[in-house]
Amino acid sequence: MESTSPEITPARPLRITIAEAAKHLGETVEIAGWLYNLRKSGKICFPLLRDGTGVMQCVAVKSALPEETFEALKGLTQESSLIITGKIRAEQRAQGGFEMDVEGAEIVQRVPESDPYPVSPKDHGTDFLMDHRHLWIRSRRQHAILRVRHEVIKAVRDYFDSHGFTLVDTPIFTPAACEGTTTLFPVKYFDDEIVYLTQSGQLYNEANAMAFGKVYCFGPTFRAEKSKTRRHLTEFWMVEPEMAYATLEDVKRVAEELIVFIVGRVLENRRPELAVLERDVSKLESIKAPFHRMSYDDAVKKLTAKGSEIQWGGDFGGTDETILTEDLDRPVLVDRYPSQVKAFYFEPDPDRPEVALGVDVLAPEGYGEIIGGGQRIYNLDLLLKRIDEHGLPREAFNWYLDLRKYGGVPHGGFGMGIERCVSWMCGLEHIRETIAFPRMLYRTRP
RNA sequence: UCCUCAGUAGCUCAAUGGUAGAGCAUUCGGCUGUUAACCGAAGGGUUGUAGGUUCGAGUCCUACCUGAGGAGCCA
Repeated sequence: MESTSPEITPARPLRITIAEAAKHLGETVEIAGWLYNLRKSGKICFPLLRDGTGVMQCVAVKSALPEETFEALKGLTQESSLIITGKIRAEQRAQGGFEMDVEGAEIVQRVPESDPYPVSPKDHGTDFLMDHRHLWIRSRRQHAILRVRHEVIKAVRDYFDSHGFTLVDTPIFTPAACEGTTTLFPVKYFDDEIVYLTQSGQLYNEANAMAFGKVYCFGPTFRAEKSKTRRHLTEFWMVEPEMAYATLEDVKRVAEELIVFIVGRVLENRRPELAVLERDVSKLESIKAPFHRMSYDDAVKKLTAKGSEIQWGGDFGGTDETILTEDLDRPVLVDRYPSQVKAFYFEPDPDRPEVALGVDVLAPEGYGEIIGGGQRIYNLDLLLKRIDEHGLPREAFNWYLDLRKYGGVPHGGFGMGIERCVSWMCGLEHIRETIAFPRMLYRTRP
């Protein structure tokens, strides 16, 4: 047993977070944070303290505090940083159900009134908020969204980690187009070489799957398309599982299981955040297996019947995806697309060589494609033929072709866009709110 | 890249071609239970930029800049 000398350090109250308040009822503790808002009347004021885990309404009474402490709190400006000491009490009138009776306060940095915090609790426009994104993420709604994002990512990792997958990440710098279908960001690599930011880890994932059986990679992905819609970012995060000896049906089953698992976790752990976002949770509660399943052929028939201009052989547009899912209560798996609209490495259907063993998962409520994947070609001669047909240089794919020379097996996987998934979970109008610092066609700052 | 819409106080928005306005924020004053608190007062403007039409332009015309929504393309 250690002894402490009695003459030093008056006991400092225990530092807690607002999320832990319920465990400290009746105790005097301290909370370190920022002033979220302040309501005051002559001899009493209510500082709302934010600490990243929640918001705590504090009560400062003039008669119970030293004059300078009360005056300092009463004159505090929005987002000033401070540490408040006080006693936690259950209180029906306060949001969150708890309140802190202030016994002392230490102002860490006071925001000057000559240059007040710009993001007030009132309404703001998109441009202003995006310019102040570094501050906007402090607000309640943005906070809720980013915590749902955290939950989605954690669920994704937990799902794969507990189903025999090994995380093997793939490079960000890549020597050439992975797929030849999308536009890449070139990067100068030292003096003479140009490399590109990855648009998909998939080709490397196939090598990893031949080494580990079941793998996934999870990282940022870059697309240089000049897309300007509510569903697009130029930098986004994608999780890509890849499985050796997997068929299209295996890929569909894992995609379905993953989504059900993610929705379950969000509903289990992020109800308060969904409430802040005013999300209709019944829309998420109905997400259960089995999902709807539809062939590309049937999807085209359904679209044509509903007035779409689509022809067999074309890819779906944004409105087509909305039409396909608007009357559904859960996602739909659309498979067997024409080979011509898919990347070169998709395995053709043995019964109908003109269609590929690929599948897209379309989320309900108009959120569109959140997963794309399928079964890959493993026959060397067919893969060479497809590389030639797509006008791609064989020599760039030597290592990739090795995977078919040395123990090629049927295999498959998919990619899921994290931000589109989060956008759907949260019921957002625009994908830009699902990532702390979005990168878009005309926005790279802050 | 194309189409549509919008730029007025720090922020959100008003203003028939005829004196530039409100709410919030900021400052000062009041209030011991406030919930985007409230009440009273004050300061705050080269109406995105450059031209043009007009006796007179925030308002009409032209070009440009910036942003938003959508299309194509994509997860």
